[in-house]
Amino acid sequence: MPDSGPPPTLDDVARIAKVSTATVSRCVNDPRLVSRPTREKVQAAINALGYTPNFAARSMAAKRTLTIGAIIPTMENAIFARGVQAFQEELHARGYTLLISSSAYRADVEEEQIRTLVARGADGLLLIGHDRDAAIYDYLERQRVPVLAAWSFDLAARIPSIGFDNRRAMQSLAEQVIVAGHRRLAMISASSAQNDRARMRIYGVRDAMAAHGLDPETLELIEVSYDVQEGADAFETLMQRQPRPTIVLCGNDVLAVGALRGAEKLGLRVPQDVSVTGFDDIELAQVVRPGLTTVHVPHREMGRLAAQELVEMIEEKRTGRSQELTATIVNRASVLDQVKG
Amino acid sequence: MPDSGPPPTLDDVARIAKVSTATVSRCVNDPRLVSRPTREKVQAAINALGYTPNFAARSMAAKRTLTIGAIIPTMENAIFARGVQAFQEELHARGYTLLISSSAYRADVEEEQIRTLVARGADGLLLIGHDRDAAIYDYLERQRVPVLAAWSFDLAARIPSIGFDNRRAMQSLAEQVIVAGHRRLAMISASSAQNDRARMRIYGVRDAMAAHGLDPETLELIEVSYDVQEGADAFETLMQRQPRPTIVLCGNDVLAVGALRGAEKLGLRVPQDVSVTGFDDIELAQVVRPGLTTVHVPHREMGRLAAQELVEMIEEKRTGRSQELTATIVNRASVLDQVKG
DNA sequence: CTGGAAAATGTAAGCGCTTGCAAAACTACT
DNA sequence: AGTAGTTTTGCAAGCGCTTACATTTTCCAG
Repeated sequence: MPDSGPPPTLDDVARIAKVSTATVSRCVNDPRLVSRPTREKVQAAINALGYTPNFAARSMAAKRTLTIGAIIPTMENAIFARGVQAFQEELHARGYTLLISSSAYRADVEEEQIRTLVARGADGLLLIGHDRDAAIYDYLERQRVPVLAAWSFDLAARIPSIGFDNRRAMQSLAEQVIVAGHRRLAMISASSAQNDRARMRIYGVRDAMAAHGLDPETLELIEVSYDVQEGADAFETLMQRQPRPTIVLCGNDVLAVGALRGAEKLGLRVPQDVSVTGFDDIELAQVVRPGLTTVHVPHREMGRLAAQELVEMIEEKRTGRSQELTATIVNRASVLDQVKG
Repeated sequence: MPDSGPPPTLDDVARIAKVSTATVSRCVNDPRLVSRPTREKVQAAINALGYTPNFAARSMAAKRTLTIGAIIPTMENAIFARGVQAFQEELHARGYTLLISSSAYRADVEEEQIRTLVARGADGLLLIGHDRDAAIYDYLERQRVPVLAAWSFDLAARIPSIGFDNRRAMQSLAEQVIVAGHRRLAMISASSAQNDRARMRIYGVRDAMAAHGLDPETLELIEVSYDVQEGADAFETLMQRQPRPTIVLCGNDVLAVGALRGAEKLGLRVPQDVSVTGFDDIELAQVVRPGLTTVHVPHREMGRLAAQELVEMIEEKRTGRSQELTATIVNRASVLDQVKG
């Protein structure tokens, strides 16, 4: 393997192919602008040299990076993985690269990462949900970076979103369990500060209660961070309450699995002694026993649509169009119908 | 919000602060080189303008990007998530940004992504396992990009690795179940082509069989792709075999959960009727019932060490040092001890 | 004071690419 | 052959930053 020294540049290719750098550049970026014979000469030189365009130089000259940034709260569980994967696939198909970072659900970390991604010249950004400082939106506007939110849908927000109505989805689920005869509801939610998804899901439960003549104030609510064990602990606490809730609605599937483990530890049978629901319908929900009744979120579709929309915002330089997806209830075995028995 | 036009540049800052661009640059990159009063003047200008360095320009001039690329087979399940998260955290602490892409377990996709990351000027690369074309290693060598492998440990490989001995770990587990009285072993593995981790785990089982007087050829093996459902289907197939295996060793936890589901479908109790083991010890393994006996992989430590090593390789310009971590067996409820009963 | 070393700052040459503009080379008609 | 497009190619000016080297300022011992 001879030492080829520094990697070949556009100039090298131009020299070998005996054309100008401009021609080589066109050849690489838009071959239609170059005549057939020239194109072949250039291709040959490129292959001979093993030339790959230098990304930094390119984005500096072209003022775009073909890079899109996404900041997700966490990579450690499957909640965002599937959607992000689909997002990535679609971006890749359109020639963009995805830069992912995770904020560990912390607003300050998220802000820092937004700035980093912008400094790196991300052509666009995908954010999760809408809850963040106005200052960040100001910054983004000033920098003119197209931004899209996912996992939430809110026409009133400052940025367009591709997502679903967390509040309404949770309301439907809660109404279903109320109709099934449950009256003493409890809820385990992820921390709702700085998290509109979590907050809306709580509101959804209260909406359902109010709509069915239950006092929303009687909802036994515990907020915890995002973790199976936390879910289990919260569940045990809830089971102390008098009168004991007949159902525990969880803000997501991970907490719900925690609840299942909590029940197991207390020797309570699900759903005979107490019912449990989740949210998201990650793989875990159908793998666990009893299978979780939960809200199915169209993760892959959301990711794909978000990629399409964001790329269009960038390439057509237009403001984004929000799109609402529907989340549907999936009934498995973790809820007891007290009416039918 | 006044339109601030294009983002401020180093020149703008220099002009406002009434110093040269060189001074501003030093101020940003190594403030010790600048006198206190000047530094403060420059800082003030930076703040006033809201200046952020342009990444492309910087990496072009400095010939480094402070970016590290990682290509993982999949983001969709937790196998790599935890390790990568730790990797990212450690990199972040050292001032590097992580670029992640996933190859969907496809060698051609991986190769393309390696080239993309190199073209983007990644200062270093993290790859999973060692199985890939020699041509890729040649390319990487020629480009002089530091590369490190994780999730495997192999001193004979062309690149250094931070990982564990998949073969030996699986062998230990297999020996344990043989000692527990199992004689008819079956295995569900991820596809072993282009995947040294999967292949070594198979070898490990055969090693154990040979070491205990069992004919390695009698191992009932099915290779499937990586998915709960595939695991379930494979399990059902294996249960047709005569004589029926008493234990199904799975190449990873996801397949093992599939096996659990398969058993459920067939009305077989685990572990009374058939035992099941996993590999990786992802969260799923302890959440599922029965809890999976599996091999615990120190994901977070692996990610952290890999980040440290890779950064050192880059910054000290030295070749990497491999490090072997130990994977340990975690006994849960999915294996029946036929000897003790 | 002064000379000389050390510290601080400035000058300017790139880094590798894209792209507006201009020139050259074709084409298809009179 | 001449003309007016149309297509293809080349020229060269940046893009925003770092850094080797040169210059100026500061500091201190003599």
